[in-house]
Amino acid sequence: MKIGELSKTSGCSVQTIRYYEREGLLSDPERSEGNFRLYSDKSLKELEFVKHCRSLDIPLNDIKRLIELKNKPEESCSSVNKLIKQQLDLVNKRMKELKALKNELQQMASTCNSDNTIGACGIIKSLDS
Amino acid sequence: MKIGELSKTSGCSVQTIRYYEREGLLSDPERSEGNFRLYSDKSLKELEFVKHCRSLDIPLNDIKRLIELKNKPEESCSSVNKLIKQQLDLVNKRMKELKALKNELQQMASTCNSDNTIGACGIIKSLDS
DNA sequence: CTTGACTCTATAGTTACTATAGATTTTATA
DNA sequence: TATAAAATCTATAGTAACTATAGAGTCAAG
Ligand SMILES: [Zn+2]
Ligand SMILES: [Zn+2]
Ligand SMILES: [Zn+2]
Ligand SMILES: [Zn+2]
Repeated sequence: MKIGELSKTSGCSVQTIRYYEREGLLSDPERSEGNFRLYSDKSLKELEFVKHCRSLDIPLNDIKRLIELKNKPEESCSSVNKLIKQQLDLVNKRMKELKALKNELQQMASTCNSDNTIGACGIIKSLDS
Repeated sequence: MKIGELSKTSGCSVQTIRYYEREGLLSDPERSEGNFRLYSDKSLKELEFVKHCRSLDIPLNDIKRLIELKNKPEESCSSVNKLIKQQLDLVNKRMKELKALKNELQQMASTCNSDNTIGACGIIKSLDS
């Protein structure tokens, strides 16, 4: 299949597919006589692996490492474990941050009933302190 | 005070201060004879307003709008309200996403005890499906 | 044989910074 | 006072993960 079809099947934009290829996350596809990229089902699986990782917010560099590891089935998977745990730590950290943000935003929102003037707005007052 | 002192007092890096100025979030400071930026306490307050907004993850463009609004104390604050509520929605949305990520990452992590080979690693298997 | 859809590469834009390079100014030391 | 070190200046490039062009080439249908 050509890139447009892979794009539709995968739900990944054409530019993103080409971008992933440039970044070395997808193996270089065959080319047609007219230089069009030609993909197989294997290509689709590669792309879906990347998408799955991205859906977990794993950075492209780490995905690259995961792909390399995937190709060495005999090695220990401890680095895979470590990577996922780091990602989990990061997610937990960000969740904590967001909770704090949420609290402050909610409290701020509650200080204003929206029919004030800006001079009397509790939100602006909070932000100013 | 010069930019270095403002940087220390505010906890904002020198480059970031200059960047905020370029982006129109801080008013242009006075200049010394030798063209060094000279700041007042008012400048510090401006910068702290920006920092407070940034700590709530409000994008620079929205902060710019908030500053403009702040300078029109007689107008209605409904747009301020709207902006904060949008930010709150965004935070809530992101929190939901992160919860889902966390769940999947945790489940994945639980499928591997870290002393597998990659070929037998539950994490890689999950990512592959 | 031309139109339109698709694809190609290369390049620039996005966000909020951070990090240089190379020049100039100021401050501290000898 | 001479000089060295620290601070500042502008301009430019890099970061992450895309997205969006521009301009040219390819391919299928009418
Ligand atoms: Zn999944
Ligand atoms: Zn208000
Ligand atoms: Zn606050
Ligand atoms: Zn494992």
